[in-house]
Parts: sequence; structure tokens; C-alpha cells
Amino acid sequence: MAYNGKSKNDNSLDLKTFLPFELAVVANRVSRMVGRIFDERFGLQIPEWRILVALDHHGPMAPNDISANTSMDKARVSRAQKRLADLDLVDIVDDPEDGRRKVLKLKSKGQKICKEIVPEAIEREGWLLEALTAAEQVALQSILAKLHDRTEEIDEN
Amino acid sequence: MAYNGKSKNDNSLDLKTFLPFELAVVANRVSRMVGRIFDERFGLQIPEWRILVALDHHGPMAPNDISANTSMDKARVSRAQKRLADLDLVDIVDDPEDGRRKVLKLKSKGQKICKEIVPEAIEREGWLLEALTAAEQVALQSILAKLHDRTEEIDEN
DNA sequence: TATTGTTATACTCTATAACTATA
DNA sequence: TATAGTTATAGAGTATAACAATA
Repeated sequence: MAYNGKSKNDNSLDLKTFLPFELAVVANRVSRMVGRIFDERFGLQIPEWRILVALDHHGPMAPNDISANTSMDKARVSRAQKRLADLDLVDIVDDPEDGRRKVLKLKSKGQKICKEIVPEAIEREGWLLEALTAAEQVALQSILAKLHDRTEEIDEN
Repeated sequence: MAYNGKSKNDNSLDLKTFLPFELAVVANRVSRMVGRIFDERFGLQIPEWRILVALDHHGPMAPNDISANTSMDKARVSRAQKRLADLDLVDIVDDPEDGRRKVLKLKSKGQKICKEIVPEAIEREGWLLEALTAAEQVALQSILAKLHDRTEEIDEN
């Protein structure tokens, strides 16, 4: 028996139990819920806070590394980092060892925002997870990692 | 201990283990993977095939009902159904009982496409699910339903 | 030639709201 | 007034590719 009990004779598809559909719907809702915090409180959009959080966690990085760490393509990163620099939240400096590269560093203003925003993000995540049992929370983490790997073969991002 | 072992003293956030981020990344990848079938083979985009599949499963519906069933707003449904009508895949007829309403019905060409496309979609879903254990497959279904409900309070869609 | 990063393009999605026709 | 559906608009996401500078 398949995922949701679809039988071979059931030749129509109920979107409600179709994983790619449900995943998209839930992810969109969650994304909007979390994105709202950053937008309302700091005027930051998702690409921007992804970069902030990545810099906060990993330290200074080149746009290329940010791209790899945030699942955003280099064009998106480039535009977002420019907005962050305009807001004085990050510094963009040339890499002395490779003239093509740049390195992004959090400025103190950016660090301050992270200090404020990260706990809120984790709190929202926690609110979501309250809907799940402890076992489901553990399962979800491993499920997402497996689906992440499974789709790796498809394309980068 | 929280979801992924975050401790209270860990004041930075690793995106890789942040549910809203991972969910978005995985959902996007899955969505692209499945969307590619419809796009390459039939030139259909996600809003279009969501409508086709919904009509195929539930029978004729008004745009409003389609909106509710596919998690798309009425504007998006309106544009997509027009494209489907242009492609001769659906009929849009006036509801004789309510002059404001319309009813969408699959035409034979649309039914044919569904017959061809649904098994492929289910096959791709199956390929994804192969990455999970049987227990995880069951858990995932219930987890998504719970997260769906949990985010219901946020807004409609 | 290949790579890093920026910029341009075109198309889609998203959200909102104005608008019409009917109830 | 409220509802069903259409249409317009603006902002953001997505994909692609052209481009400049450096390796």
C-alpha cells in the first residue's frame, strides 16, 4: 500500500494527500508566518534575513558560500546583500587573496538585529512544533533531511 | 531539548536545522521536480494542473470551490482556468441557479491528459517516498496534516 | 578558459484592491 | 450590502543569460 492508501484502481488523485502539494501548501504557510516577523519588525525580507542568520552562525562568508548555505542563487544573494549593505547591516569587503571574491561580514547593527530576531524565530518554530508529538518532531527532522538528499540529484539549490 | 537539539545557550541559528527553512527548500525542490513533468510534457503550469486534477477527482466545480480545494486565491484560479479553456481542456459554463457562479467541467481532452499525467505524478511521489521508511511515510502524512491545521489560524489558503 | 560576482531580462507568483454583475 | 468572478497593479520570486573583472 502506498503512502496514503492510494490503491492501484484509484485513478484520480486527491491533492490533499498528494505529498508534493501538501508540502508546498504547508511550507508556504509556514514561510509567510515566519517571514512576517522579519518584515514587520525590521523591514527585512526572506533573502535578507537568511543572509544575516547565515553570517551570524558561520561567520564572514563570500557570496558564493552564502549561496550554497542559503539555497539561493547568486543573483538573489547579490541583490539581497546590496540591500543589507545599504541598511548598514553588513560590510562587503574585497578578498585580498582573490580579486574576484568578496567577503561579507555582519556589522554591529546586523548582529544586534540577529540577537533580537533569532530567539523570536526559534519561538515561532517552537509554536509550530507544539502541534507535533516528540516522536514526530524527531521524525520530521530526519524526513526532511532524507527528502533533501533525495532531491539533490535533481538540481542544485 | 528542542526539535534539533538547540540548547538555550546556542544563540545563533543554523538554517539547516531550522524547520521553516528546510521545509521551504525541500518543498521548492519537490515542487520543481513534479512541475517539470507537466510543463515539459503538456506545457501546463502548477496552477493549471492543480485545477485539472481537482476537477478530475471531485467532478465539476465553481472557481470558488476550486480555490478552496487547491489553496490558490481566486485571481490565480481565474487566470489559470482561462488558459485551460483556451487549450480546450475545460468547459466554463454559467450556473443556471446563480447568475454569478460558473461551473468548470473537464473536457475529454482534459480527462485524457489527467489519465496520462496522474500516474506519472504518483510515480514521482513514489520515487520520493522510497527515501523514507514505511513508518516515516506514515508519520509524514500525519505531520503535514497537523502543521496544516496549526497554520490554519494564521490565514486562509 | 573558467570562475566570481553584478546586472538585465522575462515570466511567474503574491497580495491587494478596483470593478462587474448578480443576489 | 454581500458575494462570485474578472481584471489591474505592484512587488517579489525564479530562471537564464549576458557581462566585467580576475584567475
